[in-house]
Amino acid sequence: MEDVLGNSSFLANSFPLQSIFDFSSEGDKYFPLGFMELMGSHDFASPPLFDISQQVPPPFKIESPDAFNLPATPNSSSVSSASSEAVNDEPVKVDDQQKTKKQLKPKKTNQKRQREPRFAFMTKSEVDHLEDGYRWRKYGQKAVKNSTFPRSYYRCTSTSCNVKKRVERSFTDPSIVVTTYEDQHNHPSPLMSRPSLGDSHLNSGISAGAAFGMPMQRAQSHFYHHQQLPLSSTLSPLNFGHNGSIVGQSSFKDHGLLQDIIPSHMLKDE
DNA sequence: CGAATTTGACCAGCGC
DNA sequence: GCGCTGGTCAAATTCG
Repeated sequence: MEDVLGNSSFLANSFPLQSIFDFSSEGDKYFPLGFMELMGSHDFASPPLFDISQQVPPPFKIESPDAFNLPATPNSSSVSSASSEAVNDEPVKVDDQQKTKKQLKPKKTNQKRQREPRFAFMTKSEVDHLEDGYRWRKYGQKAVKNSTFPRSYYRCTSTSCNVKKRVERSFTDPSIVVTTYEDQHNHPSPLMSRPSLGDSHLNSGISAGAAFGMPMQRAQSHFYHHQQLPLSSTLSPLNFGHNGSIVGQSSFKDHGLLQDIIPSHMLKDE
């Protein structure tokens, strides 16, 4: 198993990157939606929120495959990526699914699993479940192949919202949490609706995180060292260090996870 | 007591 | 066709 570390061919094959980002096809269908649209946060995000301490830069919108080869803005220490599959017109309604399954266990027979638009974040954090402004209910946990850490499955607790997310730790760097969001929220963040959270900067931080659906840590854990890492080609050693941290670079070079996530052809462009 | 989490079982997709 | 793996369900348990 050790020999696979740093072996790009293994990484490319073993990590389901394509299933997460789907960079590889469909021409100009790349990311037809902006980040906030995809995260369902269109109604409550405002540009000033992007300023929060440079930890949560504006979402970058990828409009073409070439975008991956462009240098990121110097402030990009945290970027998201989206799959191009936001065009599932009619995702199967979870409610219907659950209804049919409640009868017994002849389940999942009448519909195929459909892939949803997904975003993945890497966050350097000591806590698994990062606060992102929404409330989540854990509905499963699975041991993952090639990882000693289990993957947790969460679902948005809002009844009409079927956003899901997966949380797992990088097995090469346990301090990094990989959070994958699936689908988009159709409701405001419950945390944002709270009129006062005390510190205004704190409040804005949570708001921004909620707006993007990005994992944020709660007030009481703000002292934890954490940093979000982009899961896109804009992750380059050039993009790190502006805030004194080279977490991204370190994991990029020394560990396999980001290489897992970044298609190999991107790495070649380095 | 209701909500959230845990966990074993089940199912579907995929590769061989 | 079979086995492996990821994803989900749902009963049991824990928590607030």
